[in-house]
Amino acid sequence: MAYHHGDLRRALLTAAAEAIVESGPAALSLRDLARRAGVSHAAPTHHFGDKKGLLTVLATEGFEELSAALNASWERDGSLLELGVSYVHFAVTHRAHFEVMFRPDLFHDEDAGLVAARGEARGALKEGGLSGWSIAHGFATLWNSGALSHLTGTPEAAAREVLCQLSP
Amino acid sequence: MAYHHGDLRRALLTAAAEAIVESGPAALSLRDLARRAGVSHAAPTHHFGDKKGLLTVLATEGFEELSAALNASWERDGSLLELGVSYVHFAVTHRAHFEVMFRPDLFHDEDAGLVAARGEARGALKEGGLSGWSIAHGFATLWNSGALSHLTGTPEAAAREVLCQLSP
DNA sequence: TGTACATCAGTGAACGCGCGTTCACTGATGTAC
DNA sequence: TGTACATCAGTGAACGCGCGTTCACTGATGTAC
Repeated sequence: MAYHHGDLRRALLTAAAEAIVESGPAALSLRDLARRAGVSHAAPTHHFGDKKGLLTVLATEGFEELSAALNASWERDGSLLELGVSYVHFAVTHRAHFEVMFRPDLFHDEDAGLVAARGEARGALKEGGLSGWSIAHGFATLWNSGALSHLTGTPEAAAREVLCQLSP
Repeated sequence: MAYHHGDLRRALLTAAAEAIVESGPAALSLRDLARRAGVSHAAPTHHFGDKKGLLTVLATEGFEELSAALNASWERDGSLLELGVSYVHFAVTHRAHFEVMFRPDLFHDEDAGLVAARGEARGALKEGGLSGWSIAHGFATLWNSGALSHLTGTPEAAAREVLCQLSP
């Protein structure tokens, strides 16, 4: 590997997502990410300043991807049910992002980019109303925490059965 | 203060709940709890073995109290709507317990007392079905994370409006 | 084409910190007689 | 009522560890001429 990594910033974000899925955001350390990226332990500071800086970027990218997924779903199907399924799909396929996004104590809450991305995601969510958000968010959270491990089948299919209980 | 604390075990659990509300379970340390209880830093080990041991007790007590609250609600009102409101009420008044209960990586997942208490809570929840659990859990989680800080009024009142959107 | 130089990315040693855990100890409490 | 003793709860010093952060540095890259 060359002296210059090439895309260390991206590599650190990927490593962070992996580490969070493995052991949760609590156990995350910059030194561990540096190890995973095969780089000296002082390198991450160069790109993110500190741990909260890194998690701010992770959360921001999460909100951006969520917005994109929800908007695409809405334009494709125009269905509140499918909007909820898309929300759950995002949550289970982006566990690390999803977990960090709703723990504002973990990142720089006032960061301009983050605030903008979060605002846009809220906009994309608005169609579903607070009830729709709650039921999709609750199902996704329960699924990710392992509380629904007795269910068989895909989370999306299970979510569809749950979400359709909401009054139209 | 005497050499013997009197009820250090209880005091440590209370301190843990406070510390978690302040800074989340990630930042929790046994040394900090000892400080809060006014006791030497080696004392907590005596009662809980390690950090996971303490959080196991916290989660177990959480499940027990949740069961009691849900059963009482169900017997009192026999209403699924009020069952959900009781769930939300528990979550917002026991933030630390609620947060730990759904993060099995934080405690001894196989502990017999915990497994029993969790099983009983599941039983008390069964009336509401997975949809009811999801919507109440989602609302409570969003509220506790600060995502709904724009709402006015009590969480219970807001929850009631959200929960009643579920088909009966 | 080649050389000089500025800029940037990553290094590695050093530091101080709070943590969990261990261990021999000591003070308090309760019980037997 | 008093004494002896076992048990239990908490102490405080010590240890090793991984962490974040700092800092002078060096290797790589790109640009000007």
